[in-house]
Amino acid sequence: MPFYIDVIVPLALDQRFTYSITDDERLLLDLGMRVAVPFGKRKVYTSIVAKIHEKPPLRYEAKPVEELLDKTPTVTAYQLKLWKWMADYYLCTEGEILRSALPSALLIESETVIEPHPDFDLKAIDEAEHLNDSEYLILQALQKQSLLKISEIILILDKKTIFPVINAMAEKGMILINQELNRQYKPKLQKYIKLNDHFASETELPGLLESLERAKKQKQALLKLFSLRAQTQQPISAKKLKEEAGVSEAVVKALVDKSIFEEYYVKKDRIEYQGEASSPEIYLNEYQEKALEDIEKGFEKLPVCLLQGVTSSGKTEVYIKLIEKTIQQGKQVLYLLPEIALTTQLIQRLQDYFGDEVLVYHSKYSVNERVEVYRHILDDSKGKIVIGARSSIFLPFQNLGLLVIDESHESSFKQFDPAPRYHARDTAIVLASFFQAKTLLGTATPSLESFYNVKQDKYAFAQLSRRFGNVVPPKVELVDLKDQQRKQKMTGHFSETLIKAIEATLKEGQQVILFQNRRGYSPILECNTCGHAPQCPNCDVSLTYHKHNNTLRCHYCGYHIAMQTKCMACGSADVTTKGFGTEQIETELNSLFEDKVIKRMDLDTTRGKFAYEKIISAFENREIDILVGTQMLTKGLDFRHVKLVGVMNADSLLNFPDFRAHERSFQLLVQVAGRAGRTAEQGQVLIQTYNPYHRILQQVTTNSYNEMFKEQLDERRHFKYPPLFRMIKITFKSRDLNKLNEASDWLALYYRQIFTTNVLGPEFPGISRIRNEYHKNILIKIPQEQSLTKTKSHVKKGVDKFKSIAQFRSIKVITNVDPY
DNA sequence: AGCACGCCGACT
DNA sequence: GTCGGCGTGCTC
Repeated sequence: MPFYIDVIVPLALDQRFTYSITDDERLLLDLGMRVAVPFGKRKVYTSIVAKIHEKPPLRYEAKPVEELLDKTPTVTAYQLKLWKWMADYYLCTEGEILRSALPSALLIESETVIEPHPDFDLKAIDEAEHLNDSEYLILQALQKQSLLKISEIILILDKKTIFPVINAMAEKGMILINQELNRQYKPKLQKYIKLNDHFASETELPGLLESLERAKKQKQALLKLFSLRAQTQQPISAKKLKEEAGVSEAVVKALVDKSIFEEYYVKKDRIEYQGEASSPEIYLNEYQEKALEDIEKGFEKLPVCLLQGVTSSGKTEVYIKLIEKTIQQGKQVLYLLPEIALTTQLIQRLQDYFGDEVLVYHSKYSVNERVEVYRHILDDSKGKIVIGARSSIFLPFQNLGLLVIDESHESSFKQFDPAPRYHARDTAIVLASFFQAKTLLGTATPSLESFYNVKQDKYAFAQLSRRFGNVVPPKVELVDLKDQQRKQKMTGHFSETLIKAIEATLKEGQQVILFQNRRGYSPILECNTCGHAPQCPNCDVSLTYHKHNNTLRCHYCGYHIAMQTKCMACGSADVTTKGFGTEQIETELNSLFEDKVIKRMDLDTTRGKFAYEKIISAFENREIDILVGTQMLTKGLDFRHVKLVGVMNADSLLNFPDFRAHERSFQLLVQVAGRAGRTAEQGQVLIQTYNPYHRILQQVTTNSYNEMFKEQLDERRHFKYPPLFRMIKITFKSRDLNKLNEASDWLALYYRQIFTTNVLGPEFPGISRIRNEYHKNILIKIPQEQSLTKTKSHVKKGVDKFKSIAQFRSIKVITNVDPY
């Protein structure tokens, strides 16, 4: 009886594929293992065994599997179950999930390459006659470079369809077309030396030294290790030890063989844990104790608990206590954070307490480091605690006990592009349910949907309303820009009030943070004569002025041109920049406070791997007086000496065209405000605005979360938005505007016939064209009493029907469930 | 997604 | 005529 396997291939294909396996392979294979399978004419993909059976496919002959890649499963049954759930819930394919779930080093795939045919004489191409231009160019390139990728050939020939050319060349015996497997990443390891654990206590040292009396060099090496350890407190690399002790590899090797030394390997660029866990005792204050108690009581009844804790109220200590209890039970813990809040500070803190129980998983880590963490979790071999960003929900947990989702209101937990468009918080809660694990959502400013769940008794609730050490909350004040303008008290974008406050703070030797939300409010160039502003030729946006390299740039497609001194439309030299971003604030500050150190923190200044850390530590060390920045400033940083926080313009936040703009503004402003005054002195927050009577701003100054929640919820109810209605967004993209309109109208009509109501659009989004593609959206709102499953199957059916219509085939359709 | 196949317009 | 672009269909 032959055997078959159904596999998940890492592509956006909404089905599994069946391959045949031999009897021998049947014995070796198990669910969740990786196999290399041939797919299509020549490609080979890594795929995951999702089913093993004996039912031969009816309509086709199954291809045999090419190679087994695992001895034990790489993907657990829990993961397969989660993937299935995600594919159904987020209307995407299992293949798309596979692609983002496994570290790429575990997903080798083939790439088509060409190389010269061994029997073909490359040197003779200049004499060879019947060569056409394309052939000549390719062979010429092959003289220099023995392998060419498809993408390289496209560049060389400067055309899109190259397969006819290379296929013909292969037939003529000039080249070979091969599949190159992207080789598995080889980790770059550094060898470290430490004393074997047997000799941890100092009492055994004299004996140890004596035993080496006859091995002078070895004794020398041992003594050096001690002195280095005493000096640096840091791990000692084998290289360093050899150099400093003046001994050879053989000496170190001998000591390792005698089990006196122990070698261990560490990846070079890992943010590495240094030294032993110092396990400083953590004592909770009475409020933290109370919160911990409430959380645990909550967990008795419900699997999810929301912890609302104001900035610097000591949430982390509470997490640590819970984590500790969980790992004592031998269970695994996932500590989820937005990428931006995953700082060295926080990692350090957890590592100080838990030592090497802590593993870190996020995108800044190299491919092989991620594989390593993945394997550790899979084998439950090292490290019970994972601290990671969004994608760490995909790790192969064996026995998860607790999930902590910090900054759980952050919208970056939702992945927007590419598919799977999942929300890590919501998916994490589902994942937890597989293990009967508990989920703790922590935040200072809960998202409306989470708080709504509390109100509906779906989540338990706990609170920390006191700042640690009873630090008084900062004084938040609004500065009326209209008023200041009328009284001519503005200097650039600074009100007199703000300037005075900055001066006073600096005089006291304290630091200042200025917040400028650059999004949608960047400087653009505008002609004072005709009003023309240079537009991106590919996107429906104005170009943004970047001072540091004197260019005009598009934030959507990367298009850029040199800064123009004359208007491109009318030629007038009278052009000015409108709007302002962090850069302009920095410039203004430099002239306002000439003798102060002013630094900027945004996407541009934190590009490099450690650039971010550098700015942070410089600021901590008080080498910077004023720090200007974007959102980035609001997350997980604990600055001691910041007394004043200024928000340059709150209106750009409030006016953002999104139904959550108000909620987000509240969250952001409260978070920014929390940066001020973390020590005994009361901090000050100044928010500049043209609308000082705006409800949200009023609620920020009084820190009235509950009031904000109530009002916003009423609005959501009124306008049919989450959390009272669910949403599914369908986006159409095409270069052809007419086709796009026609296509989106068709599907909208289809949905209107089914749902009768709550189908919005199709509408152009705020930016209707990106990279020369027009966009249009349909929004489907789902009332609570309407079945989610049924709705989704209708939505899916609609998209499938749509795709089967020939004339719409060129239009890209994207479904986004919970698009917020 | 990646690749082949087939149709059709625009060049030598 | 043929080259190359583009739409269409299929992948076990």
